[in-house]
Amino acid sequence: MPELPKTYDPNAVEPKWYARWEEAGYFRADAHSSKPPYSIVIPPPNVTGILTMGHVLNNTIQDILARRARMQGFEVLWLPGTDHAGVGTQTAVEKHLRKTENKSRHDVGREEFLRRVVEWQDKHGGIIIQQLKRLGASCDWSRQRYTFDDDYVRAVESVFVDLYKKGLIYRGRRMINWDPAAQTALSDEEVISQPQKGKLYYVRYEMVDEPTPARVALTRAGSPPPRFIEVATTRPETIMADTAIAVHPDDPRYQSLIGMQVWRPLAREKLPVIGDAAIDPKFGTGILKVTPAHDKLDFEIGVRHSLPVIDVLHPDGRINCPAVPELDGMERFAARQKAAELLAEAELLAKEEPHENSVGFSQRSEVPIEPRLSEQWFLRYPKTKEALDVVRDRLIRFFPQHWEKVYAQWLENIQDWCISRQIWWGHRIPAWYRKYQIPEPKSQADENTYVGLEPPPDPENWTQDPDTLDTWFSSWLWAYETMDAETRKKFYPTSALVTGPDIIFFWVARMIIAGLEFKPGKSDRLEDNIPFRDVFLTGLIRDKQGRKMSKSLGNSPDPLDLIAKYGADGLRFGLMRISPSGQDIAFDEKQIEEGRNFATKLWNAARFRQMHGPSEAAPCLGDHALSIYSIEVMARFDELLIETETAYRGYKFNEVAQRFYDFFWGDYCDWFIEAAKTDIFSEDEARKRSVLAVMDFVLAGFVRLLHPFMPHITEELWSLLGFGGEKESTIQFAELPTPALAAMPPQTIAGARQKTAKIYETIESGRNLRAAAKVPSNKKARFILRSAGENESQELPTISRLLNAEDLQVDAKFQPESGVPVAVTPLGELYLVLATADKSAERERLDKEIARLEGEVRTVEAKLSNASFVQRAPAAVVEEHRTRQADFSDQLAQLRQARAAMD
RNA sequence: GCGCGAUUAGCUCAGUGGUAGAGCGCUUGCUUCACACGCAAGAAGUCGCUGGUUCGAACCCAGCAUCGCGCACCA
Repeated sequence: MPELPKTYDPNAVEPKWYARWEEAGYFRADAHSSKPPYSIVIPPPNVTGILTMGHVLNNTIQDILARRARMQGFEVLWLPGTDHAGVGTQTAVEKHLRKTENKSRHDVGREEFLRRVVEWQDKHGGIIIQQLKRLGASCDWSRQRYTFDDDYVRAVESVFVDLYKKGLIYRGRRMINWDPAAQTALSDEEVISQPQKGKLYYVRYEMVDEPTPARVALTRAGSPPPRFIEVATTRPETIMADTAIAVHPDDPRYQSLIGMQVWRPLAREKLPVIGDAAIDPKFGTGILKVTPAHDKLDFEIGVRHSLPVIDVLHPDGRINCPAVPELDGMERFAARQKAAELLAEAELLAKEEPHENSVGFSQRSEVPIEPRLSEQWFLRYPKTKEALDVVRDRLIRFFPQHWEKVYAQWLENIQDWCISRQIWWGHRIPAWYRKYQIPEPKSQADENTYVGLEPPPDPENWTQDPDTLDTWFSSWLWAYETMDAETRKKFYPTSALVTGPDIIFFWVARMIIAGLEFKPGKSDRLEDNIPFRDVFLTGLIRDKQGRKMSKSLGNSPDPLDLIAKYGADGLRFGLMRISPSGQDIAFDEKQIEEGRNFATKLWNAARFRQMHGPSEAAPCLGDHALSIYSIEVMARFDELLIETETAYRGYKFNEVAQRFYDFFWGDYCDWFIEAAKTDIFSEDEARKRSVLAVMDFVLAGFVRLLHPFMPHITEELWSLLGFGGEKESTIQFAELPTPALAAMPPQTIAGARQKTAKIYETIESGRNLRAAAKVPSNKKARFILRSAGENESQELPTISRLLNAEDLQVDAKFQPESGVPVAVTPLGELYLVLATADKSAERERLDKEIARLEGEVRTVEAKLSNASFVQRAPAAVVEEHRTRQADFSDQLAQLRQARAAMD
């Protein structure tokens, strides 16, 4: 057996194992396997993206699920792939083009531009795949997919055609969110509202001096119509697009104005004053300028009152209004300032007030969006009711469950989805328009539109829609379109989806809808067509200050740097240990360091084991020969199995990791190995063999348990220690451990554990005495145990070793000199024999200890003297208190005695 | 305005009715034959506030406060 190197070097070991796993094809999923299926599809990262901490979190969790399922005997498919990321990728290439050649995409033309994007994609694509491999992700790379694979593109197009034929996809002129930077329409989900500090401008609109006689009669007697009315607006630069002024029809202040006319102060025109119930009389002056082209509400009012629509903005956000040359061509925010100045000069600006409101920003470009009237493609969502039902009925379960409410809220208020994008990098919309449109006599608009998978038969008469589809319109098919028929038969619906809560709407909900609508499952039943059964929503990783990690803040560490420093296993474990389910994660590199430290601890424990001879693949555990420490560690191991199993079921990975950490570091290393050293170093071969077998048994079990979290180091140890047996088989498919003490009589276990607990407690007390008496750690000390019991006599060497005692005597009749430090332990009074005892220090220590115990006793006695408690609390609880009372009183009595002896 | 989450040791967080926990940091002692990426010991908390339920509340209920997130509104 090769010797374990002194230090563990993850950067050498990890890539070595990954290459072997891949070569051996361990991650390949077999659609014909007789094993039960377990499947996950990866949330596809951007093809040109690089690994972020979010990816690490996400994919480590998926890897844990996949690896664990393999060990549990499932046929596992973890299906990887990448996303073409329309806007993101296009923007990156445009930026590059601008920088290197000072050209826009229009300068090079569509065809050439797309060639450049593919070039970009080939150059930067796949980096993230390599990074995922470095992390240890056990994806089936032979099935790697891309949203631009030929057949995937085909599938996206047929879905479009299908929904068009069903009447669910339609084209229409509607208010949409326009991103002036990317110059494309966006869906509602891509707009995030942010509070903005702006101004409210009070603009004076002059009444047209020609009230009709009828209207004059309507005005209250003696009050002539005002010469000006004031309108509060945040957007004076759009005044030229006003086509009406509106007031609430029941507003007594302004009722009489309805039907009259005012002068538009910029691009002077007459505007009607209308009444509409959508106006809030309490806002501003209660009078609204109606600008149907540039506001959603105004547009609706415009429709109700058949107002004309005047668009005064270019697609890039500059003002388009030759009638006002001072503003024409200006950028929209500069124009706002300028418009205010123009109004002020004309004495039409009554006042400006600071005003805070929310403004919709483009998620991608981070510029304010413009509500804009535009011809776009929309999807009327199908199956929304069913989508609600499958979650409500727990066919699909969200973890943590509270996200189900967020999901439901979105579905209940769902709006049609604007799916067309004015960008070039994406799935081209399979629609063609007749070049010379047939005039529309009736409602036969379709005569001029052709939608199909193939171009129209007479292509010379048609032009294809230049637009592409929202990236998410391809992503929503990801759960099944990535699989061929056989794969789908075996692995769809998938078992779990792991993703961030920020894309519940973008992706999770839409995949559910797609599954229900297109029914890719093996039958028509709902449960065969949902895309996944469990959805685990991870937290978002934030920095120590609680800020979201972002490129611009520069607060996002590069995971590859962390891997280089701490190893992939260290990064994985450290991150898992601090990622509470449903909570955001405050990232601190210290925590990754702890992950690395844990790997080192594991390595050193294994090294220690190996120093005492070769391990056994199938350690022989003769029950009768087991030491009480062995039984104790195995019992704790069994508890670990049960507790981590429960935590896994709730997707509480932090809990699993924490339990692994506590068990191995505390139970296995600090207590078991230290206690086992007595036997390991003893001449008694039988005892030595037994304890080494237990070490192997628990270590081999633990390494398997830990493998999903730390795949590389566990495989390395599995191999070096030979736990795989003669065949030197991989840990990849090793069965997870089962309870170690299943066959042992419960009384035997309980007896051993009680004994161990007493011994460990005694050791802690003794160490405490040492420290209190300032005996240096490296100095051996003399202890005397005053005890009548003979039971623990054979454990004295171990107790002595753990106390670092020079000598430990049992003396039932020991009479200490005054001032000898003493602790009351479950095994008796433990004395620390010193050359010169510090009486006053010991007095002080005892007084403190007595005071503490008196407090405890008081608390317990108060409880027990409460009749209600004794009567109504469960018997077990009362009994526990009684035991505690007895123990405390006992200890107290002994301590008092010792204290009294000192006076 | 509606909804969700959080509030526990200096920091990051566990803890779903019965003796307040971990890691880091801090203090003390240690290069003791796996490990200083370590070992041992220790100090440190009116569990956000106010009520209620209960024999008993960090935990359940109500209200409040503060912070964060989402949705709606925003002339």
